[in-house]
Amino acid sequence: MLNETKGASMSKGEKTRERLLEIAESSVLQKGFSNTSIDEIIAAADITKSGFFYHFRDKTELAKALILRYIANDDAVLDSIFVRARELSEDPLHAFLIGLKMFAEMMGAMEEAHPGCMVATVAYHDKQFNDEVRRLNAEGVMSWRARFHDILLEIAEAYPPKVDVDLEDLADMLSGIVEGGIILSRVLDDPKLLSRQIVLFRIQVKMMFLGV
Amino acid sequence: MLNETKGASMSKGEKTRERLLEIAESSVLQKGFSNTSIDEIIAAADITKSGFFYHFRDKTELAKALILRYIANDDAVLDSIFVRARELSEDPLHAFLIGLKMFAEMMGAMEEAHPGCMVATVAYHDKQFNDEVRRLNAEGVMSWRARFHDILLEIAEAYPPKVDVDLEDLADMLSGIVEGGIILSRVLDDPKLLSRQIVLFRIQVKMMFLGV
DNA sequence: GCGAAAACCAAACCGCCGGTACAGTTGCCG
DNA sequence: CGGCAACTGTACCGGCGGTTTGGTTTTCGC
Repeated sequence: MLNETKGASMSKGEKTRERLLEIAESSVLQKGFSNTSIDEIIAAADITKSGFFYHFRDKTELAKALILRYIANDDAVLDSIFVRARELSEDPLHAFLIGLKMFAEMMGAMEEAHPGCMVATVAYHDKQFNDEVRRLNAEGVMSWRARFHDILLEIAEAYPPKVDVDLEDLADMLSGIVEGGIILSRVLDDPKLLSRQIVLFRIQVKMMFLGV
Repeated sequence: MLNETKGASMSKGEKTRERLLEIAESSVLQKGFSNTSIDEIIAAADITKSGFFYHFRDKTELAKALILRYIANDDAVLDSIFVRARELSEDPLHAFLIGLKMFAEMMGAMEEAHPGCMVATVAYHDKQFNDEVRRLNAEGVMSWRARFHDILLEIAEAYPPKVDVDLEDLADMLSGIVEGGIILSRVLDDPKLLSRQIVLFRIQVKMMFLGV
């Protein structure tokens, strides 16, 4: 549905560009950036090389666009979960627990293992990207931290934590568990693993703020 | 010290091979496998291309050797921590908590961000490796799971968990937190982040088996 | 100190890949 | 109908990266 509204508002060029990014993303997440050739992308998109370079000055610009797109999408997904969850309950803790459950369910609903996270891909290709790409990537992680930290701060006001814990670290823990869960999920080819890890984090949050 | 004993027992060829692997590993962890060229490796090792191919039939064999080496090293490190910790206390839970603290300290002692995990690298290059490499990678993760699961089973006998939790998932959680922590640590260029995440896991274990 | 095996060198090959140049074509939109 | 966005077609290039072949040195057990 989001695509339809987008599709309606997008010019032809924008649609093509979007298609290129879509194809590139899935390939990059599977094989890495340097192992995804332009030839391969244009073949899948049924476009010529000239067409590709009409949209992107060079491959670096493609990388930049991929990250920006990924982070924006990711943000929209997290909003749809946690902002929505916040509306479902007056209580910040219960809202977060609802959000985590929804999150876990969404991750568990996937048939195959999670396609991967662009942030992790960049992290493990670090040195081949320029400063700007790295900066964008860091900003993405920081926005996760900020999002979850805000939530946790609100919770902590209503529910003083039972243990001494830095709420920024706890915010990072969720990001980390997702990143790590994606990796394990892929390596072991277990699509549900990520979901179960999120549930474990949920238990931890419950214990920390409510006690056992 | 380990290197010295190794150095003494290794033939010249084995030493060269080891040097190649060492150089390749650090490069692969930074830039990914496909972005690490043989040219680059042999330049750093001060050897010719032919010399390289004397040791490895092709680049795939290098990948295989890298993973085997990484997992073996990793296993040795984990042994040195958790097997040692088990010897320091009669009690399985306390031993594990000691081990986690040692683990966190070791990860926190590093000046720069963690160099990266080979398993994650392979996971994000998936499709370019053959089945054998993928299998070896999965075996590595399974061995982590088995190690921590065994520990947790022993703990659970002495300390019935306060919450309903699958101990295999909890074992995976530690692996996941480390993988995720490495990524965040790198992206944010915060060498201590991983250590703090391990401490958070330690808190969770304490809460689960001891209560708050 | 000798001979064979291990360890390594030199040079060339070739396909792919990112990127360029540029002239020409289509088709949407006002 | 004109103009601009959105491409196509073709030809080319330099370099890198993995691989091969065939020769040379070094090591080491006897």
